[in-house]
Amino acid sequence: MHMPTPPKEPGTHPDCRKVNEILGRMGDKWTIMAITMLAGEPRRFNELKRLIGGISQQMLTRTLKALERDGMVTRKVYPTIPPQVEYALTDLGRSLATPLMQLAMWVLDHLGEIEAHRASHDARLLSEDR
Amino acid sequence: MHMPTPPKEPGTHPDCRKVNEILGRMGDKWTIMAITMLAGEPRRFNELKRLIGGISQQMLTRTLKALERDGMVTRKVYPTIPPQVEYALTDLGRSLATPLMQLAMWVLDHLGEIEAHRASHDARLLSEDR
DNA sequence: CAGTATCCCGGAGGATACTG
DNA sequence: CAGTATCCTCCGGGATACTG
Repeated sequence: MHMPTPPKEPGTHPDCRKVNEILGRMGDKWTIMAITMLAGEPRRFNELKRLIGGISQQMLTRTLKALERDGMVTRKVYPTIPPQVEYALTDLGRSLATPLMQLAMWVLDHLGEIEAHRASHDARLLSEDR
Repeated sequence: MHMPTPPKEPGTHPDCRKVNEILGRMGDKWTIMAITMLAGEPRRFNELKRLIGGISQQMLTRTLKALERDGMVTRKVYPTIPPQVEYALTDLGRSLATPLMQLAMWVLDHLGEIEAHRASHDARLLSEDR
C-alpha cells in the first residue's frame, strides 16, 4: 500500500475510468454493507438479508452476484432440503474489508459531528432566505 | 479508531439507517473523487472538473454543496473578475480523506486481479450456457 | 430456503442554454 | 469563471408473484 499520494493529474490517467467504475461498485452502500456483514464469518442468504436490514432480496442477489464475479465472494451450495447456500469472503474480499470497515468506522465516529454541521448549515440557510 | 470488529447484530442497531445513509453519500464515487482531488491542496471549480474528468458541472456543484453542508469542504470566494472560487478540505474532510484514499489505493492495487477474475468468470458462464 | 421473473417508479445524472 | 435553470433519459432499487 502506498502513502496517500497527493494526486498529480489523475483525470488524465488512462485507467481513471476503470478505477472510477470499480469505485462506483465498491463504494456502493449495499456492497459495503454486504462485505461488512461477511467479515468474520460466512453467512447464508436470508441471514445476510436480515443482518443488512432494508435491502430487497433482488438487490441482495445482484450485489452478491457482482461480488462473486469480481472474485470477492464465494458461493457454496449444500444440496440439502431445504437448500442451503453459504457466502464467504475470498482473500481478495477480506483484503477489501479492511479499508471498507475503516470507512464505516469513520462514519460511526463522526456521525454526530456531521449531523451537527448539517443542522447549523441548514439553519443558516433558513435565516438568510428571508 | 476501533479494530475491524466482526459485526454482531448491526441490522437491528437504531443508528444503522443513518450510518447507511452517510455511507451512501461518502461511498458515492463522485464524492470519493472530489475529496481525493482536494487532498493535498485547494482547487478551483473548473480545475476540479478537469481533474475528476467525466463529471458534469451540475453533479460537481451538487457534490460540492453536499460536502460543504456536511462540513467536509469550505468554499472561499475571491471577488475578482472573473470570479474565483477555491474549495478546500476542512479538518473533518481531511480525516475522511485517509480512509477514502486507502480505498482508492486498494482499487488501484487490485484492478488487474479484479478484471482477470471477471474475465474468467464471464468465460466460464459462456461455456456453460450451451 | 434461495432464489428468478416482472412490473414500476423516483431520482441520479448528463446535455444544453443562460447569467453575474 | 463559476455557477443556476431546464429538460430528458436511464436505471437503481422496491414490491410482488412464482419456482426448484
